[in-house]
Amino acid sequence: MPEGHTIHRLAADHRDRFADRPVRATSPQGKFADSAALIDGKVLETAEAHGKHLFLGFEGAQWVHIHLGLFGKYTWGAGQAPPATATVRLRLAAPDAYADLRGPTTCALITDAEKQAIHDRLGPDPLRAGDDRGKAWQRISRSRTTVAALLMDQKIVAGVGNVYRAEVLFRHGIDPYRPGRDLTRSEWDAIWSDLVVLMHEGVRNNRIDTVRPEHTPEAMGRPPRVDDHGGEVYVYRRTGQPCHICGGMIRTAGLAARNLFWCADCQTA
DNA sequence: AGCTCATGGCGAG
DNA sequence: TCGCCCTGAGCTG
Repeated sequence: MPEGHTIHRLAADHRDRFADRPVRATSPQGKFADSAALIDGKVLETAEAHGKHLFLGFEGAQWVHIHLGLFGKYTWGAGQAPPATATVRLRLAAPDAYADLRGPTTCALITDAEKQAIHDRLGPDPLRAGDDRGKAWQRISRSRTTVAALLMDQKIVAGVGNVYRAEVLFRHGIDPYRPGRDLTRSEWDAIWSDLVVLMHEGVRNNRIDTVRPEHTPEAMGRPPRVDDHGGEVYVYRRTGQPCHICGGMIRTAGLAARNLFWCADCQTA
């Protein structure tokens, strides 16, 4: 489930369980073994997220940089950790809690300067207080690229993935193929503000819900949604099903190697 | 057992 | 734009 809300939640979970304590670090899978040995037993001082990037700060100004990619996943446990299975890239453990990381695209020990370079190439993040929506607007308003592609570009907005992209465009009635430069400033402001709210709710609930109260299954008298991604959504992975609002058929199309979902009847602006 | 697909992103051409 | 990396679930046979 790795969009930005997942990563910010993971940062908070690391702080809650491990901050200010020494943690054991191992890499049963092996690829991070040398680096794990360097931080093993060190105090975890902080954990933060920028977009889909997670940074675990250990004493001595060393950072573990984690990016889950498409497959990466954390499993958490309480108490003494059981023997790890062979795919665990990184296990962090305290006496009363442990975290297992599997399948990340990136898990690497980096310096302050390397961390800063990652921040520098990421756009503003709706989940980082004080991040400037205007920076994203500067690029969007000058681009001929479709707004759907721009929203997925982490240099422009950090943390939005395929679900939030599809859902926020639906919520604002915006045709995903509209060029960025045809967006108005007030449309962008509304999208950004909506992302701030939706993604904070995503952090809180650890899942993506985007359906307004008046369109929930209970309110609409339709059966509850059952989808393995867990949240209640308007268009994501609902290809061929009727739109919750207009009843039109949800469409899908490939865009930048990902599936795009939208309602062509509602998203005309 | 083997295929396909998934909430990502990178580098080569 | 394509191939590739990482893992696991849910099919198909």
